[in-house]
Amino acid sequence: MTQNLEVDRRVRLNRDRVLQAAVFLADETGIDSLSMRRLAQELQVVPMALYKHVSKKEELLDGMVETIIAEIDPSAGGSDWKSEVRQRVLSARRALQRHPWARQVIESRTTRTPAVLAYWDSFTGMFLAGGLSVDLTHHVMHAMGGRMWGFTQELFDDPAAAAGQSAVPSAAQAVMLQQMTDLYPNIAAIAASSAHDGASVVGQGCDDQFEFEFALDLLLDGFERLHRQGWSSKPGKPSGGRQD
Amino acid sequence: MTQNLEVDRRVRLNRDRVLQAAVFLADETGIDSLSMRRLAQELQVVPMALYKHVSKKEELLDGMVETIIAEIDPSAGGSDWKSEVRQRVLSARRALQRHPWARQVIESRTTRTPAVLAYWDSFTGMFLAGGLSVDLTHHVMHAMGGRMWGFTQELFDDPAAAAGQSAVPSAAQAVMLQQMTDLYPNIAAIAASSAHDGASVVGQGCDDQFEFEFALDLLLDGFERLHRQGWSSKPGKPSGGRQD
DNA sequence: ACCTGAACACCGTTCAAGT
DNA sequence: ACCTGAACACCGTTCAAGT
Repeated sequence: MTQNLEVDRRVRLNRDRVLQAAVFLADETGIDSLSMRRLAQELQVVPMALYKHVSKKEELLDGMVETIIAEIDPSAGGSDWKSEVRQRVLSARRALQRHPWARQVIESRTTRTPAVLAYWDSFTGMFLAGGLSVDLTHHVMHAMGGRMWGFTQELFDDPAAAAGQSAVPSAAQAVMLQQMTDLYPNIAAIAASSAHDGASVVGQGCDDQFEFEFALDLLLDGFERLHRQGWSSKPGKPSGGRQD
Repeated sequence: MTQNLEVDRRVRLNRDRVLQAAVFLADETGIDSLSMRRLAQELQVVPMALYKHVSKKEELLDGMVETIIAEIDPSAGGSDWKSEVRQRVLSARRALQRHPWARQVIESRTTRTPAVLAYWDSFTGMFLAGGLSVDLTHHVMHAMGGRMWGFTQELFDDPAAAAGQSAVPSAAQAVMLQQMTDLYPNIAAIAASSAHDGASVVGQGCDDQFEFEFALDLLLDGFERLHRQGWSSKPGKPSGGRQD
C-alpha cells in the first residue's frame, strides 16, 4: 500500500521537515533572511504550501525553539542540585551557540508552548529536588532569567565594532584608541588590563565562557547561601538555619 | 534673515523631530508597526524625506536607544558604590518601563554608538570609583549583562498566556489548571504557593519589581563579597583581604 | 539643502482553485 | 489531504528629479 509515495513532488512536506529546513536555513544565512518565501524555495515548494504545516510565521519560530530545546541534555542525575543545574545551563549554552539566531528568537517569543513549559518545569524541579523551598525556588527561577537558557547579553562581544572599523590601518587605529581612552576612560582601563594584543578596546581578551560561568556561579552560590540560611520572601519568617 | 522659515511644509524635519516621533509612535502602536513609511506619514512627509536625517532604519533604532539613555538619571553621587549602582539600575529600569519596546530594541542593536559607550563607561566608573579592582570590575560588567539596562528576561510575565486564553469560563479553566498541574507539577507548585487568587498558574502573584531587585541584590552582594576578599581572576593571586 | 515620485525587489497572508 | 496561482496590502531603499 505504502510503496510509491516516495516522490510526490519531493519527499512530501511535514511539520518536521519544515522546521528542520528552517533551522538549517537560519544557521546558514542568518535569521533575518529566513522568510516564508525563501524557506519555501529551499523546500522546492510554493510559499503557501508551508501554511498547511505551520499556521503563521510565529508558529514556525515557536517550532524552531522546540527543536533547540530538544538539543539540551536532560539532567544526568545523581549529583547535588547545584552541579546538576550548572550542567544543564552549560548544555543549554552549547545548544544556543550551535545556532546563533536562537537567543534572539527565544527572547522574541511571547507564547508559552508546551515544550517551553516542560523545560521550565524540569528546570524548576532540579531546585525543588535539591531541597530548596518552593518560595526560594520561585525567586531563583526569576533570577536565572536568560541564564536558564544559557545566555546572557554578551555586551562586550564584537570588539571590532567597539574599536571602530575592523581593517583600519594601525596609525589611524592608534588615533582612535587615543580618542577612546579620552572619551571612555573607564572602559579603556578595563581594555588595557585585559587585552594582550593592545589593539582591541574591549574584548578579544574577553573569554565569554569564563564571564558566563562567573555570573552563573555567583548566582548559584548566592542561591545556596540563601538556602542554607532558610531564606524566605516573607519578612520575619526565616524558616530556621544558621546565619553564616 | 531667519524669520519666516517657520512653515516650510510643516515645521521642517530634523533628526530630533524624527527620533521623537519614532519614540512616540513606538510607544503608541508598538515596535512592530513602526515602519519608515508609517513614521513618514505621521510626520506628514513622503517616506524618502526621512533618509536625509537617518541613513537607514537601523540608524533610526540606534537613535531611539539614545533617547532612552538620555532618560536615565545620572548618578547622584555621595553614597557608596553599591547604592549608587543600585539607584542607577533602578532608574534605567523605570526608563525602560516607560517604553515597552525599548528592551527588545536595545537587545537587537549590535552597533556601539557613542551614547551607548558613554553609558557603559559611566557605569563602569561607579565600580572603579568604589575601589573595585579593574579586574573585578571587568567581570562585574559582564555579569551585570542586561541588568545594567534595568531589564531581565521577565520569563513569567503574561500569566494569561501560560494559563491558557484569558477569558475562558471558570469550569474550562479548572480543567486547564488540572492539566497544568499534571503536566508541569513544579511550576504548579510555585503557582500554588504564590498565587493568592488561585486562577493564575504562574504570575499575577509575581511582583516583577521584587524579583528584579532580588536578583540585582544577589549579584551586588556577590560583587561586594568578592571585593572584600580581594578576588582576582588570575588564580593564586588574591590581592590580600580576608576570606570571610 | 532638503524634499518628492516613481520604481525595484522584496515581505506575510487571503482566498479560490486544482489534484 | 495537500499543494498551487493570483492577488492584496504592505515593507526598506535606490535613483533621478524637483525647489
